[in-house]
Amino acid sequence: MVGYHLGTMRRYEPSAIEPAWVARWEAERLFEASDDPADTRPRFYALDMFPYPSGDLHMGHAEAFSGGDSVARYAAMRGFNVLHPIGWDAFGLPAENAAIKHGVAPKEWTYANIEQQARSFRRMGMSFDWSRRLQTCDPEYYRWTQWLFLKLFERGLAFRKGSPVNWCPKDATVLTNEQVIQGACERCGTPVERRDLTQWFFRITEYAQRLLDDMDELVEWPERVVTMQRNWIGRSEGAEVTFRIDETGDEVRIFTTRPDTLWGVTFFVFAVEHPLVPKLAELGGTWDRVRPLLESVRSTPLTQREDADTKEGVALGVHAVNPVNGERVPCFVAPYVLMEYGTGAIMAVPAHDQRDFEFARQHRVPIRVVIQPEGEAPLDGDAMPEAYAGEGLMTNSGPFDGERTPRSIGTVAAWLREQGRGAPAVTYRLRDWLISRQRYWGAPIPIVHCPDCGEVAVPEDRLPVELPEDVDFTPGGESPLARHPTWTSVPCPRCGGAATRDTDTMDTFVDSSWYFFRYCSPGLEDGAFRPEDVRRWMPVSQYTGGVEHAILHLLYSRFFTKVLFDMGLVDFTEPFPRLMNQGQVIHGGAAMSKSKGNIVEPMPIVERWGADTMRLQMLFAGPFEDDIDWKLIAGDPDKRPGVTSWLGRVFGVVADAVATDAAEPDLLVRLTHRTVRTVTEDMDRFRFHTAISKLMVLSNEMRSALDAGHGARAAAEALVPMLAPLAPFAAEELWRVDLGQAQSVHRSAWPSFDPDLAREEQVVLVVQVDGKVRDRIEVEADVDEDACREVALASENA
RNA sequence: GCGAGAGUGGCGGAACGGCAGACGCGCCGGACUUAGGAUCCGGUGCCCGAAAGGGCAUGGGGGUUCGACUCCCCCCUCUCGCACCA
Repeated sequence: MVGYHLGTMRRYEPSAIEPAWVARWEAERLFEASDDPADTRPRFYALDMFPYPSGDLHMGHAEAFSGGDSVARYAAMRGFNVLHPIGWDAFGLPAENAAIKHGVAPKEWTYANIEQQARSFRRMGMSFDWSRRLQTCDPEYYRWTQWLFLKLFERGLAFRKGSPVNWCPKDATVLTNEQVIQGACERCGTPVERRDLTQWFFRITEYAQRLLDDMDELVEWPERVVTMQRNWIGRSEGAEVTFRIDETGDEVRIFTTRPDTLWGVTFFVFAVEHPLVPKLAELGGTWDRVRPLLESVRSTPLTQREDADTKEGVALGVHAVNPVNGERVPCFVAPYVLMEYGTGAIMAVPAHDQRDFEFARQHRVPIRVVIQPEGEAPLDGDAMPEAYAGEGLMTNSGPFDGERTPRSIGTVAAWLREQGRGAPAVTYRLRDWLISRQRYWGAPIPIVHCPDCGEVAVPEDRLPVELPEDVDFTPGGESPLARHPTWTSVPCPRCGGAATRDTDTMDTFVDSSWYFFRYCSPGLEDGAFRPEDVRRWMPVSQYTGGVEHAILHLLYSRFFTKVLFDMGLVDFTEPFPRLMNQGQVIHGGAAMSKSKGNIVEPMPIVERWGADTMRLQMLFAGPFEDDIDWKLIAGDPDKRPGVTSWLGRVFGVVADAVATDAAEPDLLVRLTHRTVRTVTEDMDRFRFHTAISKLMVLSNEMRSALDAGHGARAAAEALVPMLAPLAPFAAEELWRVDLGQAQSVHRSAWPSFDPDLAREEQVVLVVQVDGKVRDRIEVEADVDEDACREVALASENA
C-alpha cells in the first residue's frame, strides 16, 4: 500500500489556521490566571525574563519564549492554575540614543517598539495573560519603583557617597563603560577622564552572606549560575591586622587571607586613593614622585584601570610597624592595590604572594621565606623564581615555627584576637550597588535636596515623580533632567523652602528587580503589590531566560526579595527557586550582528512557515540550554523545513485515524502508552527535543498501522494533546476540528498511561565473556541484576 | 591563572552500565510529475567483500566490570564565566 495516502486530503496550512486560533483563544480568555479563592487547583507561576524593547523580537526571544510557553502550557494541562505574564523592561539608554540620532522622543520610540513586539508575540501564539501586562516606563509602574527606593532609604539601605565616573570633557557628559572606546569618547574621540560624583548606592553588601547561604539550600539552579554568583560575591576568610605608621602613629587596618605569613612581611602598600597617602608622602618627602602617580591614575578611564602594571609603584618614605614582631617595613603606594577591596592597604609578603613577589623584585625589597614546603629542598628568598603559595611548615615565625599551614591560618587568627593585635575576619568581593545614572530615560530618584534639611524623601502620596517630556536631548552638557529649566526647582517637602530635585535616574536593574511581584497585583493603585496576591503566586515556579543575567539581575532580584522579607511584606527569601537558561542562537559560529550581516529574524519564518514551525525548529534543535547555530539546523530558507513536513504528515495521519474504526494493533497500543510515559518524563525535565522525536516515532508508527489497514484513533487522541505545548496551533486545530472536541486542547488533561502497557516488553541481554559476545537472551525489562546473572550463566554456550 | 561545562556519523543530536548512532537534516537511488522549492518509497557510521559475512568505531591513554559513550584516574582539545580580590 504505497503511493498517495488518504492523509494528503487533509492539507496543513498554518497561515490559514494560526491567526484564527489567536483570535479565538483571546475571545475565550484561555490564558488568564485565576485569582478566584474558590479555585482549588495548585498554582504555577511560569515566568519568562521580560524583554527589552529594542526593535522587533529577535531569535533569542523566539528561543526563550518557545521554551517558556511550552512550560506554561504543559503546566496548565497537568492541572495547574497557571500565571504566565508578560511585560517590558522599557527604560534604558538605547531610547535616549534614538532620540539623539533620529529625533524621536524616548517615550515614542519605546512604546512603538513595545507595540511591535506585542503584535509579534500574539502572532506567535504565546499563552500570556495579557491582562497583567506592564511596562517599567509607565508612571503607574515606576511610581512603585520609587516607593521601593524610599523604603530602602528609610532603612538606611539607600545612601550617597562619592564615586568615580567616566567623563568626556568636550561633551561634558558621563559615559558608560561601553561608550568608552580605547580610552576615548565614542562620539567625539576626546580622551576620557575620571571624575568623582556623589551618587546613590544600595547597600547590597549587607546581604552578602545571606545571598551566599540561601543559594545552598533554597535554589535549584544550573551549576554554572550558582558558581558565577558565588564568585561574584567572593567571600574570603582571613584576619584583620592593625599596623602602625612609625613616623605618624596612624593606625592602618589591613585584611589578609594569610595571617600565617605575617612574619614574612617585608613591605606595606597603600591604594592610590587611600586618604592617608598625601599626608604620608608629604612627611616622607616623596610627594614629588607620588603626585604624578596619583594624577596618572586619576586620568585613566575606569575601563583601563585594570590594565595597570603590577610592578608600578612609588615608595612613600615612611614605615609601617608589624604588630607581630615590631619590625619596621617600608611603605609604598601602588595601583595594584585597590581601594574598593578590603581596606585599601595591604601587608606584602613577597615570598608567598606572586604580585608582592614581582613588586619586591622590581623595587629591591627583601624576600623572606616563612613557609617551607615539606620534603623538598628549603626555599631561599634570594634565589626563588616565583612566590610559593603552597602548603608547608611555618618558619621564622616566632611562636608558630613548625605549625602546618593551611591549618595554622585559623590558629594565628585566633592568637591575634587573644593578643589584641587583630581578629579573624571575612571580606567580600561584592560591592555596593551603584544605582545613580546621569540619564533621562529612567525612574527619577524621589529625593529633594534642601539647603537646610539635606536629603529629603518625596512623600509617598506625591509619587510618582514624573519625568518631564519637554526636555532637550541634544548631546553635550549635563543630563537632560539637570538642564530642565523648571522641573528641578521644588519646595522642600519638610520645610517648604526652596530646594532642588535629585536629577539622577535609577539603574534599569532596579526596575527589573521587582516586576515579578507586580504581575501578582496588576494595576493595583494603592501599593506595589498585595501581600496576599504574592503569597498566592510566589515564589516563581519556573524562571526562564538568558544566562547573561546570571549575575546582576538575579542577584539584585534576590536582594530585593530579602529586603521585602525583612520588611515583613513577603514570607519567602528566594524569588526564583528554579531557573532554566536557554542557549544562545548564533549563526555561522558567531553571535548575530548587523556588522557581520548574519542576522536572521523570527517573524519572517513565522509568516512563511507558521509559528508552530518556528517553535519546533527551536525546540527540536537540541537541548534547550545548548546554543543553536541557525546555519546548522535551518538549511535552505526557501525549502520547506523538516518540522513543517512532519506537521503535515501529522495532519494526514490524524485525519486518517479519525476516518477509520478498524482496531488498533497491539504494537501501536503499547507504543502509545510508552510514548505518553516517556514524553511526560521529558516534559518534566524540559527535554523538548527528545519529546518531539518520540512524537515523531509515534506518528510514524501510526502511519504504518493505517497503511496496513488498521486503526489509530486512540493513538491520535494521545498524540494531539502531547503536541499541544510544542505546536499549539496545529494541536488545537486537530483537537477541535478533526477529533471534534468542544474544549480547547490547552485546557484538556494531559494524557495518562497504563503502566502495564507502557512497560518495555523485553530487552535483549547481551552476554559477554572477556569482551566476546557469547549469547543474546531476551529477558523481561525489569529483571534485577542477580536474575540476569542467573539466566546468563544458565544459558551460556561456552 | 582560577572556576564551570563539553568532546559520539557529512550536520543537529539520541542512548536507567546492556544490540552505539533513536529522531531529524543533508546526501544517494526510485515513484508521481510540464515542473518540484510539494508529496511518497528505499538506502545512508567507516573499512574489506558481489553477497553472506567480517573487522574498526563515542578526543587520547590506563583502570573497574561478563559488559563502559556512560563509573574511576591521568592527559589533550574546545567553549563559557571571573580575572591584580590581598
